[in-house]
Amino acid sequence: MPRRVDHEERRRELTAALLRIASTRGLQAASMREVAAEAGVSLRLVQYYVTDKRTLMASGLAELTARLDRRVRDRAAALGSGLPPRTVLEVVLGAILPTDDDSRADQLAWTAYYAAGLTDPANAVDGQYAPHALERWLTGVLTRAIEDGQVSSDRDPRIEVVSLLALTNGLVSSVLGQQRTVEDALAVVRYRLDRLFPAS
Amino acid sequence: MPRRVDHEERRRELTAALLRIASTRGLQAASMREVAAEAGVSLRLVQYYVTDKRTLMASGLAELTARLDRRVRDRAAALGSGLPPRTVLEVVLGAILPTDDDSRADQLAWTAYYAAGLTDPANAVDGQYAPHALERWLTGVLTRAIEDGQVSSDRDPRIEVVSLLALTNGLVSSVLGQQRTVEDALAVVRYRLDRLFPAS
DNA sequence: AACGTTGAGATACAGTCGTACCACAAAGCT
DNA sequence: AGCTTTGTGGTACGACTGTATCTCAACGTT
Repeated sequence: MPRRVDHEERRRELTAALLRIASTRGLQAASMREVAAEAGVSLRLVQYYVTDKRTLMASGLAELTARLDRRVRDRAAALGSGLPPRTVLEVVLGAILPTDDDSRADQLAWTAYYAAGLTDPANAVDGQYAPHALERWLTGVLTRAIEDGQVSSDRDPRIEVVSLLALTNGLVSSVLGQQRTVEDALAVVRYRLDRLFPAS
Repeated sequence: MPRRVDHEERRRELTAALLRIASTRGLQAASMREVAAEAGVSLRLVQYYVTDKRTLMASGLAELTARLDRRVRDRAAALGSGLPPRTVLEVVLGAILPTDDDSRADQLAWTAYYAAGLTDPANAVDGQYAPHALERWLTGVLTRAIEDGQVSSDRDPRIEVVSLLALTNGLVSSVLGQQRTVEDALAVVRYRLDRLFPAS
């Protein structure tokens, strides 16, 4: 039945299957055959559309960073512009935390990739997912909040942002490991923001 | 040459070999044969002294938590008792960060175990390494600091400690991923502590 | 109508994995 | 002295891995 087929679409399905396995059973379990079974196709087709395992893994990582980036971007865009810095920070950091099943699955897969990249330079995660862009954006937001007098001027916006991102990262870990609920994690973030933005 | 041999000692050597592999090439690469080669013995001996791979992995995790715990405990004990809460926090949090090659290797192995445990319930890390004990201890320290007036009474010691530990955890990740130096990470921790303990 | 390209199935191959098994030498015990 | 335990080597087995190959049906082009 060789109807003409959209290779890009096929690859996306296979990548999604890979990430589904990675988030549930780990990257370890993500063999070519398992990906084929998860996608409901033959092993041969995985080879055909994806050629290598390396390229499959690479597109899995690319898809993952795109998803995480999109989640933050969408959440921020949905709230329009011109909202108070404190709200921006809360929304953005909240978008990183694994709140629903999808984001939790993605964060699990991300953690697997991250750990793999620490020892195997092959599929290394360059930085955090777009860390520089996010970091610089939030630093700008916080800097403006200081200039507006909403935040004490003896705060270092750069270090505050780094600190908030690292905190959120740590909270993500503990939520994934089920030592904490997402609600508790969000409460910690809000607590930090409350101290950063004193009641006017 | 069947001289009588210390099984416990042998197991410790094999466990060390496992962790050496895990921290350099990842848990993925830690096969029985690789552990044997790293320890300079035959595959058969690894089987003999360690029987299973599961038990080898388990003792690797146990050794790792023991090391990390010991690092914190030693560092704290080396400073004697009766020192200011701010110093206690700085020393303990600093002991978690990967400062030298050994602690960096251990944290790398720990991350590998942690990631593996998220998807594979077999070798799951129960909590953080002794998270409850450490958390409760530091909370007590901070509570006393509040009672002494060194820390503002509108701070929640529980959440402050959770926040500091999650922050440190996030910093460890970024240091391992070489997005930050240990010095930068330590500076962030000190910055946070400076705000928690205002200049007297 | 003929043919080359594309999509798909099945299977083969070489390697690695954890584990099991067989053999045997050195030591301790009686 | 003889036998049982303990330590060690080598190797085999079945399962799984990524990749390569051989085959063929259905379509588009000429």
